[in-house]
Amino acid sequence: MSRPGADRKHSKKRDAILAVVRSTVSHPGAQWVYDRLKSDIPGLSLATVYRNINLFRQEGAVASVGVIDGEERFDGRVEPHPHFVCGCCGRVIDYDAPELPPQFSKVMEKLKDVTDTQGGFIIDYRKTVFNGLCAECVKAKTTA
Amino acid sequence: MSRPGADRKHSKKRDAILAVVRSTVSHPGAQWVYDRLKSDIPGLSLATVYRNINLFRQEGAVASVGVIDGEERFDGRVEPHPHFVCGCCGRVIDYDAPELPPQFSKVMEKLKDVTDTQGGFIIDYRKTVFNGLCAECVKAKTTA
DNA sequence: GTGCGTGCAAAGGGTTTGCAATCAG
DNA sequence: CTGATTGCAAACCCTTTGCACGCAC
Repeated sequence: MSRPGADRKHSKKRDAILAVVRSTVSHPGAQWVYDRLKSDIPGLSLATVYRNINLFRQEGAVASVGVIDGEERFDGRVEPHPHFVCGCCGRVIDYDAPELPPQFSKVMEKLKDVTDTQGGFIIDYRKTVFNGLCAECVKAKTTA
Repeated sequence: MSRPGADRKHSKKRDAILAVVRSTVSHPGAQWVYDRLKSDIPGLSLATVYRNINLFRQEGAVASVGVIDGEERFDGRVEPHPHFVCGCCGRVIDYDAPELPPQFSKVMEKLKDVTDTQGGFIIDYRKTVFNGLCAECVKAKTTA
């Protein structure tokens, strides 16, 4: 079969891993997923988390948000969309998250459905990553 | 002294490493810098490249563009500015590079000097990273 | 001479993989 | 039974670090 996942058997661990990635907007890394599951699934191995997340990525069930502080971060929300990344704490926030300032969200809205094709390039504005400092880190730096 | 680099001695290797990072718009990784120098400086060690690049980053002489395909990439152009990253070949292109399509540059221009401070967040549009496919990778995929 | 700078090799941290045991169909 | 799935530990890759030597001042 050419369809991805055609010759695949069911696995409770696989289901659980996907469920955890999808259960949060925190854009977790593999270790976070593992930590969240290991109390419920005692025999779980970190390698299994990696293997399954890679499967999900290949078939498009999860997306990578990139490497932050040395760790690859994933997203269970797979339609392309912009992200904000805090350069201090590494937090990853969706473009439409309520905690982001309204002016920022407006800029994001303009980009979120645009895919540009010009001069031979394909530029997907929906995969834009903005950088800065989240409110908590700004507060922490001001207080300190 | 509190000034960075106050108690530092001169080093030809250090000078050479900084010169290489500044000599290119390719946003190189440490290995690339090392490869480019090892023929001219036979005794050079990759560790020295890493150590000095980290020094430069601390004092703001070079900037990190992030991790692409597992390798950290650096930029000798340190004023904050947007980048385009090709998701296929990992190429990193400055927002104002001539090979990028004009429409893209226009979007970039709107963002490049804006630093937003609202709702406690600090969002630096000048550090935006756009994603897509460069012209060569688009061509390669079409031909294949 | 003092102590920063460097090469080398080992150690680190995140991720992948080989292998034998296990589980789903 | 057959082959996919997994745990474990080793392997990998990029990056950092400990140590002794060498170079700048």
